[in-house]
Amino acid sequence: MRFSRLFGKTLRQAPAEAESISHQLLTRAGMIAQEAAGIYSYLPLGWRVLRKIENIIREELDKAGGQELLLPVLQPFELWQQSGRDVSFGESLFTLTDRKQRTLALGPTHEEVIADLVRRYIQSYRDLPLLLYQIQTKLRDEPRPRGGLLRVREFFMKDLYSLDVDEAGLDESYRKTSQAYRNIYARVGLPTLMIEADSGAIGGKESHEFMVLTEGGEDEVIYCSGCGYAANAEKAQSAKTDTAAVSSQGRESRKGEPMNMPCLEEVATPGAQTILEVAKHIGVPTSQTLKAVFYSADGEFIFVVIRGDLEVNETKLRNALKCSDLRLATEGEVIEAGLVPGFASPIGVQRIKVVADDSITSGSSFIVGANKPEYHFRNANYPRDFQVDFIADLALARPGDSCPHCRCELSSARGIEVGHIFKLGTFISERLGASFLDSDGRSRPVVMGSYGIGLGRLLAAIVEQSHDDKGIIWPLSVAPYQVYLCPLHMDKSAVLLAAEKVYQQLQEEDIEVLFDDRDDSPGVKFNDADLLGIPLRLTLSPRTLERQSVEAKWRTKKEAQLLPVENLAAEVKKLLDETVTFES
RNA sequence: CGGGGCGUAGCGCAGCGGGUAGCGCGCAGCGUUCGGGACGCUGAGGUCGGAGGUUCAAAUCCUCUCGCCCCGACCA
Repeated sequence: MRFSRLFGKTLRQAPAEAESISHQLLTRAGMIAQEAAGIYSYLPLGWRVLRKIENIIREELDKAGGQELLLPVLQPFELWQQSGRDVSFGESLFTLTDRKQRTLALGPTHEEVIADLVRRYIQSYRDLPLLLYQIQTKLRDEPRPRGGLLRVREFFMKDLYSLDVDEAGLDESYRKTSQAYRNIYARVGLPTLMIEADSGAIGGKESHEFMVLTEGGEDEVIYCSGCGYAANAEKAQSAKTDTAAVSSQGRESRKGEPMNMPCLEEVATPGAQTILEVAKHIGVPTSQTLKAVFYSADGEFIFVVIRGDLEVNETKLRNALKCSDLRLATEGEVIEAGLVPGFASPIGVQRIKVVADDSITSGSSFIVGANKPEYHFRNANYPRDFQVDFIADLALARPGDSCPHCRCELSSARGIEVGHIFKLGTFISERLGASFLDSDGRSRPVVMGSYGIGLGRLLAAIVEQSHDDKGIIWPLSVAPYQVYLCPLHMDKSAVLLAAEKVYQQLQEEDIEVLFDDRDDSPGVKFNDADLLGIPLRLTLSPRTLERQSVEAKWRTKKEAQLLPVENLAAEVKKLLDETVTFES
């Protein structure tokens, strides 16, 4: 490709609205152009990168036994009603009405369509297992697009669906696919971490995300450098150290052993409303108190009890309650429920759903509100003094907490989710009636798995994590072109002739080359070469030609080397081949 | 949806105690330059996001509206 003919311009300054590094660099390099919030055009250079990523994904999935197909973007709304996900996707689902007044959804994902195909084409266990995938545009009306390509409304996505006869089959598909994912990330040069993820209210048992750790990421990853435990903060667990062990009062009084347990005792705590104030006023650590937090879950008032040193993880709470709408209750709602804000207590509450974090069992003789202004109780013990509807892990794991597996200290980092896989189970297949006959002639629902990679986000993640102050640094495997051919002194005809000849030769060797045939100063050309991030730059000038050579410089390196013009293409090919081997 | 910010030339910005728009980069032409964003001369390019209002007069003041960005909510 000749630079002078290339559609798209490099910009010296990024548009003001581009905040993230990838958005800035991709825009400055003329690879993408924003059309509206969360809607982008891919210009020729960006599209080349996207297609390279696409092909790598395709190769690895095919290798894993996947079969590619293409599914409709326009989907019957009834499919979404049948699965029930018209509700769970809610406003994020784009819908439209056709001329016959039929409602259609613009596919945000394709499990329903797959299940619909399965129920029509799969009758027997002999037809399974299957790995089906598609790579195509998906649409979601995101509440807030952000970060350039990182969170958009229209996006190119690979979705793979595994179809199995049972859980064991699903496990095997899951294993195969996650291995394919590792291969994909390795080939696009992206270090990723496979972490435990929240599978949501609808998802099945197990779910993992592939994260690229980088400052600009929108997710928080909690990880343990001791044992390798890593999870999304939404899902992460931490060890809740048993405070009874360190509490002088409760040393002997473990749960379920009411003997030795001191009686409930009222204590005046004037003005002390927050946990910190209460703990300070009474002179105990915050872990010796119980905190009351109130929520409204799909309209129902919920009383959450958690140890005072911990915070509620709302994702866990939402999953535990199996609700879709969850928000903190207002002070008015708390009072209406007959509670005293700041001094609320689970002791003696009636007709209110009370749920507790399991931390209330790792400790005893807590300080807790008296549900009476300016008073708290001391020596509150579960279950002696109060009951709860259920106990679950509802606590937010925080950096500095202990790892649930090895007790080392947990750390946290920001990450970009570049892949999400999960075991769907039979949720959708049951609802849509996607079943098969097993070898005993019994009808059973197909066990599904779902595995996604957002290609645009992956592309942006590569830039986020591989760039310098000059521009993008593409790994050779996904670079829009492998070689940047950069002649200087275009007015000297010898240079021009030699450059044209090299350009021809490189193309004949099937080397992807961007030929900077513009009559610009060296500074402009070098800076554009760096901005575009083409891996290998070949510079031709009167100086190099004097020595019958061409200067070769890697984008990743500072030094350059001279290559003889004679047989240059073969030499370059050798360099590139060595690098591919090295990278993979 | 809540909070904050911003819409003036392709990009970055100034002008906003009202008087009919300017700078840098980029772009076009000519010439001189040429190993890390060269220089000179000439030139093209703007419904000042949109609508309404106030005024003799609005980019500038007021009201409404649309769009974009950031934080939060949300994101099976």
